[in-house]
Amino acid sequence: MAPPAGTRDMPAAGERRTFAAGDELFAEGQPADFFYKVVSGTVRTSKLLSDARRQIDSFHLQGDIFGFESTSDYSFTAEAVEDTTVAVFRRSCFRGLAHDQPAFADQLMSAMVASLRRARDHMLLLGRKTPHEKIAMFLLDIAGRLQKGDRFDLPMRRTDIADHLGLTKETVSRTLTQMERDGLIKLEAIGRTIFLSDKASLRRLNA
Amino acid sequence: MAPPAGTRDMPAAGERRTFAAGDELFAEGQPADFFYKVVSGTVRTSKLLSDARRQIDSFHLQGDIFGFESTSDYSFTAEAVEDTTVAVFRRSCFRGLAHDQPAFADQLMSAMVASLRRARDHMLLLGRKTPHEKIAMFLLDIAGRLQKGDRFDLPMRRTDIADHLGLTKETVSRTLTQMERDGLIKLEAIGRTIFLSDKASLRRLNA
DNA sequence: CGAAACGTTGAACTGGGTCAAGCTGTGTGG
DNA sequence: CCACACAGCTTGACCCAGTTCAACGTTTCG
Repeated sequence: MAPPAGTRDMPAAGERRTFAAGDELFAEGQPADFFYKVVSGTVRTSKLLSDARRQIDSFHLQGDIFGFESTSDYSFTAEAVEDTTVAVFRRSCFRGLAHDQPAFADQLMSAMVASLRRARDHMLLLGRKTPHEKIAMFLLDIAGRLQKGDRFDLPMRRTDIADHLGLTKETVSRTLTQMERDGLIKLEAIGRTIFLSDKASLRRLNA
Repeated sequence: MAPPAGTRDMPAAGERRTFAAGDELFAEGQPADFFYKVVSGTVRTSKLLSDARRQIDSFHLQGDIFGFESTSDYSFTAEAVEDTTVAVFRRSCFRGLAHDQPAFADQLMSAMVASLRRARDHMLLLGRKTPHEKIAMFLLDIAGRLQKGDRFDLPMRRTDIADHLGLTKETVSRTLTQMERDGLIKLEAIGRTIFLSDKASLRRLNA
């Protein structure tokens, strides 16, 4: 996913920046000058309503590219969920990129298509799934992307999970507790560490 | 949005196909050989769960491009909501497109970025908005895209609207009736024709 | 004209939200 | 080092918005 090395006209390619947990990478309405690739850590991208209701459309883990915009301003906010390092790319290479950097443009297109597929899956989840199905899908998704096997630390808090899945933090908590009672998972270390003890049953909670 | 006229290597560019209301353009799991642009009519793209719960991620109106995939198979289904004509493009021009057709690739990228932005808006709607807010946003969105002013025909049925907004058809119906009582809209011709009599109040139901 | 599909309305139920309290670990300052 | 404050998480009780189930009206089409 990195741009081809040694190519010309690739301004600021891969310059690194580090953010502490809670820091804002960019906010809705700001000029969309850059897009990003996660080097390490976790980023959440979200939108707010005027009364502070929030929807986190995606968590971006190591290797994920985000921040695509074609208009001048970001239409969403990005914040570091934990201490995070990202690679920054100037968006100026967006217009005309297909001409200047066809190989990189292809990669960007693939990343966008992948984002779109994930977005569609998430719309199905938000619109039509039960809390148990939402949590099961979320845990399996994160586990698959973290690549750490069946025991892993959730980088985000309950409120973030809730705002991602269209639930309240209370429902997230209750559902996790219920799943532990049912032997599907184990909660360790104040609920931040998760062990998937019955992946088959979790998978059965999906389509 | 049309591909540059007279360019070489643009296989099957813009070939037209017509579908009757209810017809399937393609189904989830089929080889993703084409992508599409709506010439006239309306297309819905959706995903199904095993028990027939359905999420319509988007309605595609005149001029909209849809059906982007980078993997081999479609991950969603597309059906004609009403009698519809589309322009068909071979997906083979996807890989390497950036090299062969940079201008068209740029347009495709813009279309994808726009789809992503719409998807994020819709996730906020699905995860965090009330039925009244959902319907208000939906009506304003459709009105804006149809470009027919404040009186227009909804191309889709109540069930489609419900499966798009994460509601039941009964709640859609009740909310529309309520909005008519409140003087926000008028329902004409069996509820298929809508007149937005108080756009300001409808807009107030958003962010 | 009849049947079937779509839309509306009503009544009752319930899942998940809301509100509130308690719990747990962590960090801070005396 | 301990006491305290605070933030995050869990748990409980209550309640209501929106679903479910059912009936009825309306339009369309064969």
